[in-house]
Amino acid sequence: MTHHEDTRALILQAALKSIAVNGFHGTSMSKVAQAAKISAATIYYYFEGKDELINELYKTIKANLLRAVIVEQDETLPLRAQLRQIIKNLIKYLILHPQDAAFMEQFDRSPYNQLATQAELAPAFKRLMAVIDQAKQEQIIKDLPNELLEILTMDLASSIARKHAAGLLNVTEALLDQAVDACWDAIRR
Amino acid sequence: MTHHEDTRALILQAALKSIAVNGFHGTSMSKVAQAAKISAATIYYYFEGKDELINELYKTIKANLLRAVIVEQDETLPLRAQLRQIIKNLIKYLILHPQDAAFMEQFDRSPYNQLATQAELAPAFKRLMAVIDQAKQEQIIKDLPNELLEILTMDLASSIARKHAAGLLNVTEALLDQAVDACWDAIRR
Amino acid sequence: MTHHEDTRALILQAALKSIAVNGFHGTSMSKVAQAAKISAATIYYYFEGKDELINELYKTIKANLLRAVIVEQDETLPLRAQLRQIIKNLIKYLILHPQDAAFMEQFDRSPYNQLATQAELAPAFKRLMAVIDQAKQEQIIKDLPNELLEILTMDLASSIARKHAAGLLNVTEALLDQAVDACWDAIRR
Amino acid sequence: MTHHEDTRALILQAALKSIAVNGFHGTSMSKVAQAAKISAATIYYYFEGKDELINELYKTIKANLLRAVIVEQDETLPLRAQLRQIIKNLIKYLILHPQDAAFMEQFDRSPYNQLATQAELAPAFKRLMAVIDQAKQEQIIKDLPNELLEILTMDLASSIARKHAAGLLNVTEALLDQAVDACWDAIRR
DNA sequence: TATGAATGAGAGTTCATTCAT
DNA sequence: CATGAATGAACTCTCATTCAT
Repeated sequence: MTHHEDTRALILQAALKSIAVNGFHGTSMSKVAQAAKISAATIYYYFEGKDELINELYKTIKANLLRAVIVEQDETLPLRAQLRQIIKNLIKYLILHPQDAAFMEQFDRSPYNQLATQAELAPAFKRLMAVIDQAKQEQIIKDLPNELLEILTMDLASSIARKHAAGLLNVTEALLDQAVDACWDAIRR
Repeated sequence: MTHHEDTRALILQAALKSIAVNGFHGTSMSKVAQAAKISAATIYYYFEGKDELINELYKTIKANLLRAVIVEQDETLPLRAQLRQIIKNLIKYLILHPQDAAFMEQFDRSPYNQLATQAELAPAFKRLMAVIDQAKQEQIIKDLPNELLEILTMDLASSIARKHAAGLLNVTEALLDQAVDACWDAIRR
Repeated sequence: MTHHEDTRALILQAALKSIAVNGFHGTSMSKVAQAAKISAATIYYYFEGKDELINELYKTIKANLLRAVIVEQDETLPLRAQLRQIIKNLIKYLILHPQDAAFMEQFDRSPYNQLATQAELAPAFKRLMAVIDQAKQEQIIKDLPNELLEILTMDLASSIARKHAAGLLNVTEALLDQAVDACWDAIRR
Repeated sequence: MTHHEDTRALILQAALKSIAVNGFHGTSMSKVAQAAKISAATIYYYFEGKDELINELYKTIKANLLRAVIVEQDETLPLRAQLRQIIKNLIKYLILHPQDAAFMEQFDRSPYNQLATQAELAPAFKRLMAVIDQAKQEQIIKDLPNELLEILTMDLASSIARKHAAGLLNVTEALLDQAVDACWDAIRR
């Protein structure tokens, strides 16, 4: 059982690493297998196929991200501070996990995205949404559609992490603050 | 000669259409050929291979975008108005050309991106940069690295267009203004 | 395991047969696969590609040849008799294995040859060279560069086998002796 | 007309050069055209197709060779001297024209060879054969089938030229004499 | 005489997937 | 649980050849 989980995690890890660098296209099942030091056939014991593997990977990564963003949150702080903290966590997490960022960006822009995966992320996601909805109600942030708010936070953070990983943008502590400011200015009332 | 250019354009068009929907992976040379109603071998008369085809496509699309964004600009307006106009143009163009938006987003996040394509876009790009640099000097916008400013404008616009095309965000005239406001708030002093 | 070796040998056999008749050019991987009654993809499980397949084939064939030429040799005979025996074995082997002969001739004259394959044939090759070197020292044969001696024996034998296979030269027992005589006269002191 | 002949010769020359280096397989019509600085389509004005081109090339090269071998011959010399001269000319010519040598060797061992080309070389060939037949009658050389004699002269010379061109055998003036001796010993009574 | 443009056929190769062991 | 062996389908790309101009 532990062994079982280990192997499964190993596969996901190897797939993530390869996809982040080589893309979906450049990541074959046999290369994933090689990287995980198992046989390609073994992957099919753990996953139905490449599509399922990638979708599982997405769910895992997204869940990790959401958890990390919310987990260190101080609920006693004023909403404004909480929201800035969330944005900051988001950027920091993606910079610390560039493979996750690269994977998610590719996934969101690929045909894989069209498969209905999103729903299953509910638990952690709801927590985040609650904060946002409350902030809207309290007129702390603009009354924009959630999808647009997501762009102004999540997508922005992703792009920052991508440029940082590519060496095009050096995200120092100072720049991180500037970036959070910019994000915040975009959504605040 | 005209004939020659026609075929080339036909191929680029067919490739764009397919890539926007099916991604790089799902777009084979033979499918492009079929869509363009030519033989697959013909593509190789116009392009060295898939990589060159995709890079040429990128250059074409990016050049079109930059031209469109700048072309309708009124240089007599105050910088602030000019910048807002540019951001609005950007979003509008990408919404009107969702295939271009989808292609560019994929390209930027794929290994293709690592080939040194960027340099050749200079002409139109410089015009845009001049406006931005001046705005920074006049302290109209924040003194942020250009790469971050690009994220806060170009990447944002891309994401908006993507969500709109996916039916997740309905960009009405009113929402367009809200989005421009948000962008502008993010970068303005 | 046995199964494994069988398939590999089957592929080599099919490739040899086709190359001998149709040349490298006329021998496609799919034709080899058809002849071996396997899928073309299977070849790639055993060989990296066409080049490796051909090089492996060369090594196998050359090793077989060298072994056959030396194996039946009576080391108690005088050197002169041993050498004549070797030459005779050479011609006989190539006439009995016309596909091997055809393959080797093509290989030696093709660009494949330039890849560094030769070194690996050492073991059997050294035995042969020892005999030749000794014969040179004992002044039984001319003091010519080994490469020239190879031409006067190996290449000659190849050509004889080729013409025989093509029906241009009928190598009877009598002619075989004449050919050995001619070879021997060419190299003897 | 002159122009016509020039272009034709240019094509043959380009084809020879490429085939000698890259083999039949590695020599495409378009590469030949490029090397000749003409359009690929133009080749088809001068030759029916690749096969005819290669066969014409063979005829041209073989005719040149035969002419060169015989042309400088002193018919007043004794037969023995004439024959040695012919062998020497053969080797020298092939060493001076390594592309011709490489081409002929490949041709003779390829499926192209099976097309009935040989007959057309008659004129120069007959002269050579006359000398050989007379030498056989006068019991100066062994009474071997002409095909075997060809091996012992032409094929040998080819192999020497090939190894020389490959840098495996350095044919100095001295070695040339040794090679002629060996050849001669092989065929003389 | 020469060629730009086009193509059907087929090359080598990779892939996701299967299944007996 | 794990895998060696196998494969059909599809991929990128090249080739010899054609033909209107």
